Amino acid sequence: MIKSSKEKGKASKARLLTLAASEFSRRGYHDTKISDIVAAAGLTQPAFYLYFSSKEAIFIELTQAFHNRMRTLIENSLLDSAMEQENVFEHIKTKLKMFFEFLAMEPDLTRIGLFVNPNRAQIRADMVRMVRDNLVKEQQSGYFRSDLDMEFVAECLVSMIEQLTETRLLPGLSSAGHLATQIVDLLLNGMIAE
Amino acid sequence: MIKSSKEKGKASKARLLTLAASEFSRRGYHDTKISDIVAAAGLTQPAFYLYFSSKEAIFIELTQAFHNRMRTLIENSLLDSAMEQENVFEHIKTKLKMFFEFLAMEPDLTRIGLFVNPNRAQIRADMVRMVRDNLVKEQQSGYFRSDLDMEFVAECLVSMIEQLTETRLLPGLSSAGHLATQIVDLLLNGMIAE
Amino acid sequence: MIKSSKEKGKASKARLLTLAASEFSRRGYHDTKISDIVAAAGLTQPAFYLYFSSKEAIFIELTQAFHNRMRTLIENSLLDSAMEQENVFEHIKTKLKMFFEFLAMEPDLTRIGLFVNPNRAQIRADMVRMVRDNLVKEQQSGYFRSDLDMEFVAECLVSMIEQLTETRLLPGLSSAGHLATQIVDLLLNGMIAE
Amino acid sequence: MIKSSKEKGKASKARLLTLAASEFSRRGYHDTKISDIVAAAGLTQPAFYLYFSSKEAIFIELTQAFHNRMRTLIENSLLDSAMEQENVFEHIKTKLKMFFEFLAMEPDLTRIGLFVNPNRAQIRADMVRMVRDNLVKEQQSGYFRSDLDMEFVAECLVSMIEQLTETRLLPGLSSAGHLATQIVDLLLNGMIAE
DNA sequence: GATGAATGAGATTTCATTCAT
DNA sequence: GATGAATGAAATCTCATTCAT
Repeated sequence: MIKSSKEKGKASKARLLTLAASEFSRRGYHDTKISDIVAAAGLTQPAFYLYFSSKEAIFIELTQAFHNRMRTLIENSLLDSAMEQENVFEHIKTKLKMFFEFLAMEPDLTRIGLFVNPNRAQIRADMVRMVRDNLVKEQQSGYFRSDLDMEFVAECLVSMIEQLTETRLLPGLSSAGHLATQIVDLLLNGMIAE
Repeated sequence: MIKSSKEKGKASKARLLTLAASEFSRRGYHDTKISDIVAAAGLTQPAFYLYFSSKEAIFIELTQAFHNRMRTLIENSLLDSAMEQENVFEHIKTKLKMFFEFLAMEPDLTRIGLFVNPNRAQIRADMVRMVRDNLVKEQQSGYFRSDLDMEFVAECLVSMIEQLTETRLLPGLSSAGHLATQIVDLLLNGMIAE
Repeated sequence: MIKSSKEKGKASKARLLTLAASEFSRRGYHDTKISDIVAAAGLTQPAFYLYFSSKEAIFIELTQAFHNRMRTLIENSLLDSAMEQENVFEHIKTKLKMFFEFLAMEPDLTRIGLFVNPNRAQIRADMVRMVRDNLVKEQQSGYFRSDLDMEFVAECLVSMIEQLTETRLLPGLSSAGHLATQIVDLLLNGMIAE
Repeated sequence: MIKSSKEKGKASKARLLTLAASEFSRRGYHDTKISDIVAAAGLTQPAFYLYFSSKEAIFIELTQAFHNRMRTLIENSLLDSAMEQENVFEHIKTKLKMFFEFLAMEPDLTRIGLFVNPNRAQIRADMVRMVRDNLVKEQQSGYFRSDLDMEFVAECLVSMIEQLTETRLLPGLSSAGHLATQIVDLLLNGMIAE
């Protein structure tokens, strides 16, 4: 199967993206060298510049890829109120599970977007905003205590998601479903013994 | 006020440490240049090497300073069970407040220790361990639900502390006391409306 | 005559080696700067690192080049016992002449290998060993006094070769043949008047 | 016993000279740092400059010390023709032995003067000149073959002395007397079996 | 006589990036 | 589409040497 020039180019670019993701996610931005990436891709340094204008450009492309996928997921699935569930708590748990599954799908991209990216605060702010909007709706429907500052709760929830992604989900120590269940149980019911 | 020679050296070292903390905390490790630090301190580059053996060395000195202070705080104060309170919930809130106050005292050092430091996972693990040990004790005393995995809860609590430190405490948006109150309320009582 | 890309690189590396040899041989290791070498080669500093991993690396490459050529000469020519001569004294003189001719061929390399190289003791030990082995053979054949310590004689001979190379051969004051003749006359016949 | 300031200064200078000799002789000129020397002497860097105007200055002082002692030895003892011996061969052997003894007395100074010193060629030229003058006299007295180029012989003898000093005398493998005997035997009688 | 603090000058090395083919 | 050769710009670090006391 002979590839056309165009296809070969696309394949090279894809390979560079994948391998760059792997390097960035393992070593961080500064400790990843263009020479490492192209060597892994079996290419030379000038070839890199056929596809990306700079080291920063490929990094941004990766973080934006993560960001876009996350937004798509949120818009298409998580906000899909058509998704009916027997009760609101199961509903939340399902959404959380889906989100963890998304984060587990492309670990390198996730690590880059959430941990390596120096602008990770922005992505997190996005997550916080959408989580808060969701929570506020449920709160207005009377499911949650009306005295809770949902901005605050959203920030807590997002930080938990990030932390557990780093220490449990990506290392394979806990499944998406398990984490979702644990979080929902803790946050909804609280810690106090009856 | 004339400084002795020895005092002058100590002052120079201290200035370098302070200024390095500021640079590292703002720009991160790689984007901080020795030339920036010494220029800010009114010194030349070789003077830096009178006090630190390398760029890495001063960075490590800063992260260890944070780590040591944190450990000291934990050992001297947070674990001090002599600190009697009317009830366990106030007790927890007080501890949390003290911890936030500690984090707010030296913002640069905190940012370096918690966010810039590539080994921040280790510091976090330390925090998780001590929080968990505390929680387990309270749990055994019957204050908390016995079915909770306290390792998990500790991880959640620590991630919340870190996140809120970054987004609220250090920027001055919330006080230590307010954050402590909010966290305790959320985690202990849960979100569900009665 | 257009050079291919690949040939150009090889030419650059060769130029660097030649010029480095010249600098090292004139100034010694420490007083030779990479900047001198590349300037002489019409290149910039980073180009140096395309071909050699460090300053030490190029120096070692040069000393090993000398060492290898010397070994090759010894194995291919000097030990060649097929080389028949009317008598053993002419034989020795011829070998000595060939060795001096070798040393005179690449003066810079010779100076680096014998005088600049901090490990020159090793090269000299190699020479001593092979000279001794030769002499022992002739001794066993009855040509030389049986009471001579040939290790000692070899060391003397080698030191004479080195000294005369430095003071006479390389400055062009004496020819290889003349030096060989003088040495053989002195060492074989001794100084005593009949 | 309290030392006067002057005495203390002299002692410091002497210590620096001795220790510098040791460092230079072991590591060579460039790899010896002022900081090493003063540290070994229990002093600080500025103290060094009380006694020597530069690194080069102390090195030159050491090489000149060697050179001067050598000249003194030669003038006072080796050229002392009053020193009568039963025969000229014993005479030569004795001189040689004395010279080796001189070289063995202060090994560091010897190594610096003969091997480390970049101007060692000059010292060697001095040695060659005086050896040649001696030999020419003996030659004119009829002890040596009249067809020998005594400049050449002197160069050979000096190179042998240097080599054997480095490989045998200073490492303690051969004594001054033994080396003198071996050299005289080889050079006077030659290698040819009768 | 001696010191602690500091510096001038420079060397090696690295790395993202471009040129010419 | 891809390459070998080369570079601009800079960063870390070293070391002999001096200043002020």
